[in-house]
Amino acid sequence: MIKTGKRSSKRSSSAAEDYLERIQELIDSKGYARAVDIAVSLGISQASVTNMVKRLDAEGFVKHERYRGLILTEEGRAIAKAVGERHRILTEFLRLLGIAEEVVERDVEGMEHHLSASTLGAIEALCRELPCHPEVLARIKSAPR
Amino acid sequence: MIKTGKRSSKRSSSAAEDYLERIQELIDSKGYARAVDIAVSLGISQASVTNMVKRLDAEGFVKHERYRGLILTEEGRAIAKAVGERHRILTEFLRLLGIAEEVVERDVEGMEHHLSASTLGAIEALCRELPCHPEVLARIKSAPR
DNA sequence: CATGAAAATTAGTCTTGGCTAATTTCTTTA
DNA sequence: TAAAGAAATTAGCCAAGACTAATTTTCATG
Repeated sequence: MIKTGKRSSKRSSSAAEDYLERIQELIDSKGYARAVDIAVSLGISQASVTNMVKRLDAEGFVKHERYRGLILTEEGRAIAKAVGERHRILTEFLRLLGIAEEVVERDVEGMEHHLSASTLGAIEALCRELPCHPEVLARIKSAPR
Repeated sequence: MIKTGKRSSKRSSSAAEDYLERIQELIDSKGYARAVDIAVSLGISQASVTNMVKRLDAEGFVKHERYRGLILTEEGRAIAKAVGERHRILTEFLRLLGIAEEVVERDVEGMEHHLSASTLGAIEALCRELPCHPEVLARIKSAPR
């Protein structure tokens, strides 16, 4: 089950969520998140990163010092966590359905910002239940594409 | 199963796809699609519709005569059909999972432009298979949200 | 510790797809 | 058939998010 955290959250756009998720991933894996890393990781320009980081700071999702570094605020971390969790659930779901790995990535990235907690919860449940019924999974995987 | 029609299709944006789908729906239900109808149906202004229709015409998805009317081209109809089919499949899927009707609408509209044919096909298969296993559906519907 | 390369930032532009206000065209009806 | 009202269009605006080019800051290293 996934909690969406209705605490005091402001609005964050899809793009902002992508940034926050990626920043958290970078921090987890390398200990820091530089603009250049974020840019490479998201496949966009450094300049675009700088712009967005400025906005994320203004909106209270990160703390940023010019030419220095970047950390997530409490709020930013909460969003990154929720987004990461959604990502994980959807990825698991599509893999379970036998979707090719590159396609899984594309589809998850496309839809992850648009699903309600209800739908996510149901899909999560599906991920728990389906493996208990391999014959169902087999029929799905052999369905025409 | 759903065919994605790899014929000669140009690129159509999510917004363009929404317009085409809605235009086709209006034509099916009322026999014509006026700017004012499209605007109301999509919840946007008439002026925005005029702009987009101009683009859809320039890109060959509709034929439009100023102050006159609107019809879909072959190409436009193909897209509208595919989009409508995706919409139908996803709606069926979320309903099957017991998602509340208003939420179904929101979620489907959010994700429908971002799914590959593979994923759609698998979900379609799921829609066929799940009803044969009511106990699975029951467990999913009673999962925490 | 000076310097060149790497990283970050700024300035300015573009595209998408919305909006409102003003104007034009069409249609209906008195 | 002349208006009035409905529908459509134009003009001009805005915000999000991307881009490139130019500039500034930091940092590693000889």
